[in-house]
Amino acid sequence: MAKKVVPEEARRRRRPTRHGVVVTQQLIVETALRMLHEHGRDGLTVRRLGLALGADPSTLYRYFRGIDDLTLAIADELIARAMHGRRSTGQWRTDLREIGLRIHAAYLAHPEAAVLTASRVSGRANEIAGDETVLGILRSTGLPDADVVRIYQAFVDQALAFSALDAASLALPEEARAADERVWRATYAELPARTHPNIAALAPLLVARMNDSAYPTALEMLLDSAEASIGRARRDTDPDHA
Amino acid sequence: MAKKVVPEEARRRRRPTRHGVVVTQQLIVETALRMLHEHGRDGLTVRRLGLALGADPSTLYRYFRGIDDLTLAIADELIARAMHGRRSTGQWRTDLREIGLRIHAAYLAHPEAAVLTASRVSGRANEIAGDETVLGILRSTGLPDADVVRIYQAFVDQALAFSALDAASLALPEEARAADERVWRATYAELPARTHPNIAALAPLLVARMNDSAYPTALEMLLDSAEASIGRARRDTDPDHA
DNA sequence: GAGTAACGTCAACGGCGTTGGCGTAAGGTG
DNA sequence: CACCTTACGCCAACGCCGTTGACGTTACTC
Repeated sequence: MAKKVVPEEARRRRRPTRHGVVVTQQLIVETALRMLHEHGRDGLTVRRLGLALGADPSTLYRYFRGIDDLTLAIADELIARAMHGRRSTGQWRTDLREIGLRIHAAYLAHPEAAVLTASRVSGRANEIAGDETVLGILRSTGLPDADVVRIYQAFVDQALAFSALDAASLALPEEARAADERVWRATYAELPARTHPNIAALAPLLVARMNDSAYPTALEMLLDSAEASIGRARRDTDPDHA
Repeated sequence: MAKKVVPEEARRRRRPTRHGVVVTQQLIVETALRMLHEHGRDGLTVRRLGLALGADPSTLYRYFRGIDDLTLAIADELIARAMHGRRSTGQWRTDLREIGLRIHAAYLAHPEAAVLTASRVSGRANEIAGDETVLGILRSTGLPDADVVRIYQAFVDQALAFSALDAASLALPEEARAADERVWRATYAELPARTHPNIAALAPLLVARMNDSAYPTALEMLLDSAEASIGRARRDTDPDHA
């Protein structure tokens, strides 16, 4: 059977399935995203995908080498959605902030897919374009190359890491998520001050924040540190700047 | 069959299996960690676990309610190992740095297990103790409560987020990991300066760093920002501090 | 209109997590 | 030491899963 998948642009025939659907890679990716939403993180199976497409499960293997290949295609789609429509303001801090928050938002819009893909390297066009953009923004600040690369890596990995972590919480099965939240709330609200004085003292603040992502805070702290580095770099090369 | 699992401390009989092994929860957890190491992230299966234990696969269900219950037990074990043996120096920045790096190291020591567990909330003793410790360190700096909670959340979530992200890369099946690395190296080494000037200019630096975790950098940047906040707080309450 | 091969379908394989039933032997009790 | 209870290990089975080889139809090319 399919030793090799025919590339999308080389396809000549589009025979409809017995249910009348004309299959494409894009249709499969979109259907997979919808199934992940509807059935949870373990809800994407080849058999169910075939059912949702109105096609035999083995049809998938005419379009992707396997589940892993489909996963990478989904990752590419998420990155594309994250970067779509972005505009530059020319201010490095504003632009980096927006890119970080856009990545985070795009992944959280599809948490089950984000869990599957956040740690993968697609190496495709959208990913590379994003890296080029971030590097360009950082270079425009006048930072030395070594600092540019250091901060770039921290920025990108921080965005992906928080996206994956926050997505994982959202993607838990509802019962598990509710149980986790119950445990968390009970834990922090009821620990006695005698054994856990710090948690007890801050419990109201902790509980109030527990459903908010820490990413905006962590991102701003990273940008604080970058700004300090940029200030140092400018003083080094331009002493009049004071 | 087993509607309910007998708690470990209530067990009365310890009948050896036909291969002479006496099963315990701890033995199962340790065996599961070993299997994850040996067979990769998908290598932990009930049937293989039974084989490794010298017991029938269904024996697992005498000790755990299912695979998910075993997963939480593994999570608990990882947290215990992360915090074991830590000592305080009394210097907030040194202590927070060590805690962050310890969590990261403990998870990366068992990347396949880390992937399964990093996003779960155990609510058990070791997790709570760690939170209490971090809050105590931040409160000792004199920061206002709101800043303590804000920075605490960013610190803890960043440690877990990077641990999960870095673990996921390490835990990829060898072929996928090699493919990802090949893609990455080829991408950054061979992009023409005409279309991607920033990547082309920094390619050697990028490739040199690509196998290193960005977590130490991101952690230090977070601590930079925290230190600036602490300095501001002290100037506000103690103007002589200058 | 004939030939070719792309592609949808079918059936099957070996795995998986999980469960109900059963026998056995370990432990408490006298 | 003998009995009884029942925890616990084992077996067989169920319904899933991803993947593959063979096959026939049908959309294209010429």
